[in-house]
Amino acid sequence: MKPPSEKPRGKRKDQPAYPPLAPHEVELTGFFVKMGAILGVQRSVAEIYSLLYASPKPLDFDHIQGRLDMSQGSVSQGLKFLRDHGMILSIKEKGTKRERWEPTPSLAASLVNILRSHVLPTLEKSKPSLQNVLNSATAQSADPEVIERIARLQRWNSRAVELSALLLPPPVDD
Amino acid sequence: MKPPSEKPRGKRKDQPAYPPLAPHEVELTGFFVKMGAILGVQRSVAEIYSLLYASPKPLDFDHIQGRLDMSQGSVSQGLKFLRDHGMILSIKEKGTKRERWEPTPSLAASLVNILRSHVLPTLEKSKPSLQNVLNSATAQSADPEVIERIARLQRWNSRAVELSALLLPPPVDD
DNA sequence: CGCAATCTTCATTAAAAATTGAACTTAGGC
DNA sequence: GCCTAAGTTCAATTTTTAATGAAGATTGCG
Repeated sequence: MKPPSEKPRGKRKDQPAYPPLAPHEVELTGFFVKMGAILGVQRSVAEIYSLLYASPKPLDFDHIQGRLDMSQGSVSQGLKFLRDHGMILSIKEKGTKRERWEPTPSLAASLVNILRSHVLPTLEKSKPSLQNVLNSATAQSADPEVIERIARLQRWNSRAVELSALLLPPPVDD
Repeated sequence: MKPPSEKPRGKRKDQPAYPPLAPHEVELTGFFVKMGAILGVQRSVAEIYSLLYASPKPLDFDHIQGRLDMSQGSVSQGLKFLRDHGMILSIKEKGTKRERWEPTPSLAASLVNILRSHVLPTLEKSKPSLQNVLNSATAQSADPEVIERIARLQRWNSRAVELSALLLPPPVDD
């Protein structure tokens, strides 16, 4: 008669039992999840980041999966997102196969990276679209007030693009 | 043998047939929908705003519903959101029952309103949470580096709250 | 090389969020 | 004060988004 215990996610063979999050880790995760939500970052990503953030040592794949009781797929995708946005660093000691991860020193820089990748492309891709709208409106001599509104929108968009591009540091290419 | 035409949303009785959006209106809507997505605003709300934005005259409830082929519920909720965030104004002529809506002059102010209502509360509510986490970590003498990280997070959070509260104008109470 | 261990991909499933519409409330004209 | 047009609410449904996990790719050690 097995106890109806929580089933752990599919693990690799012979994995140690990772302890569940301590209360203060749960609370910190709540913080990162909410912040992530504002930026459009998914829960699982925020959870991984939080775990690494509260960890004195870099953690490896299995450790993350174990402690968060999360699927391999989510861990893999989550680490990819965090890597791609320069939010975590790989610490690979020589002679070991497996990578271990820690948060990048500057959280601020990380946030900026996320913002850039979310906002800038949208702003940029909107430019031609707004131009089209303005052209159409002008061509069919729409109401002057409406035309002026759209023109304002366009000017505002252009300035936003320039400003963000200037303000936000360029992506690190490696 | 009725043609299998697009069924319009449930309307009130005797409603005029509202024309579908013109191509340039569709494109503008795309813009507002994408921008809205960044700010966590739902599609239907962005659609309504876009329609009003491109309209030379204020529009009433049924007109909005008709042109967007949207349910009454969505129109009502959408207008409520836009009202609550100071993004639209009611133009009610005397002797008429029905309200008509137009966008507020300053889109910038509207955006700031949305940002405040999304971001500030989250930042503020996080304060005690972060304090708890810091206390726990200190109490159980966690790794000094981790403690320092959390402290940094807390300081950063505090500054963010102050800054946004200062920068973003207070809500208009009426 | 070969072969595990490690990680990634992506079709499927599950969870979350937005939309609908019908019942209900409110407001104003008569 | 009633009656109807106007608008709101919210449980049910649809749509969208995220998480899962099994099959496939990669890596590096022996």
